Amino acid sequence: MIGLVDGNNFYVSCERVFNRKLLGKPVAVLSNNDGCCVAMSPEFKALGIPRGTPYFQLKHREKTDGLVFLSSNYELYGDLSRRVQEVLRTEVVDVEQYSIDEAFVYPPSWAEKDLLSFGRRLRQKVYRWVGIPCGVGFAPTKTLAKIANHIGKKRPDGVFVMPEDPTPVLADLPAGEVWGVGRRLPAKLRAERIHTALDLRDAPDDVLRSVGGVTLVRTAAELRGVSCNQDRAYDADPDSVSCSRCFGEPVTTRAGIVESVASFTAQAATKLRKHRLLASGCNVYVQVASPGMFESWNDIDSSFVGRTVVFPNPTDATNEMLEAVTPVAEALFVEGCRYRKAGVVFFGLEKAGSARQLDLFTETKPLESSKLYAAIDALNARYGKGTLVSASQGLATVEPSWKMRREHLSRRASTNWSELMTVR
DNA sequence: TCTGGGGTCCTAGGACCC
DNA sequence: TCTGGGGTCCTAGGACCC
Repeated sequence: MIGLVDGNNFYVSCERVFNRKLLGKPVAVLSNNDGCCVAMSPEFKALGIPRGTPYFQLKHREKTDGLVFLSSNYELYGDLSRRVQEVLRTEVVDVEQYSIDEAFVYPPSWAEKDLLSFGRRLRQKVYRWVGIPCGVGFAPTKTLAKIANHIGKKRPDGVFVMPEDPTPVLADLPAGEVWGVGRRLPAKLRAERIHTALDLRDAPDDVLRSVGGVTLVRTAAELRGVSCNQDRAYDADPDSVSCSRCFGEPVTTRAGIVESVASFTAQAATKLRKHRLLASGCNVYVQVASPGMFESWNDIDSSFVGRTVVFPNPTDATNEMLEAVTPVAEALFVEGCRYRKAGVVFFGLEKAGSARQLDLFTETKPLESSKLYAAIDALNARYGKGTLVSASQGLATVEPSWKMRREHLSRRASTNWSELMTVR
């Protein structure tokens, strides 16, 4: 059996650990740039506000309905996530982190006899040691465990074990709520008269294949109790690394575009070095703010402009990247345009220190900058992001106009000495 | 009218996840 | 006026190889 432990409205629960005044209130955590609601407390959901609702549409209800909004504090959530995993590992040898708030656990054989009690034990321990409420679900496959977890969250004890015959459970569940079925497939499935998870499980493979490809065939197999989920480890090296942001306000200057792209490049480079990866190239893009942007997907797609740069040699050195990326950012800027967003995507990643593919026609430089960047990364980790930056990222003394909005940020109470809780 | 068989690599687009 | 960010996998089609 596989168990899934999943933090309830994780970001909100993290905020509540250090701010008890939030308990019982309708609280939402906002996306970057204070854009829209990404995590909501049960009290907030009860008001019927859907996930993804823009903050500006709800702002006025802070006063009238007592809604509380918080900017996302990833440093806090990441640290509490790590602590939850640690607690799980004290009970289960085999813990597989799936996302910031979820982990699959493979219970020891002695626990199989009474998974309900075991699930309650896990949940209580996480709650007492870290303060995060979780739901727990057990089932033979990951897809079924996801369903069991959703049911568990609605139970008073937070735990659900999938019965040996899950048929009645699946008959009660719309197909669109199955893990791996997104928002596009349900319409296509309905055309094949597949409405519930049970219909999905019992549909013939050739129909499933034509509707949703091999991925949907696998999902159905999982519902039948056949494991065929092959996902990568949470901490595995990524295939690509990116960094992008919507601007706090539209950018209209070349310097603004160049500085922001330089800054995203530097951040992504730090991420690469953390994984000890080199990038062989990068895609630089900007998005133009156009009126009526949110009325059609086509408008959004056509508003992106980008170019690909291939580095002379695979690299993790910020200065080498900036040398290649900056001219591209300059070239992408068109006078008179208002820009909404910019970003970089690094691809062609390879492990640093592994055999390198050399270029026959250009001089290959040794990776001499690695010590310099190890020192810079260490300083920035210790004294905060932006302590030491490249000049092309802009002067730190001037608040850049493209900076993110984060007006309701809570403190980093578990990772930063200066932001600890104080006892009076 | 009629033109093999077996591959690789790359890219773009679509779908999904949290 | 104001709507996030960071990923993955699969497929089809094109270009190329012998």
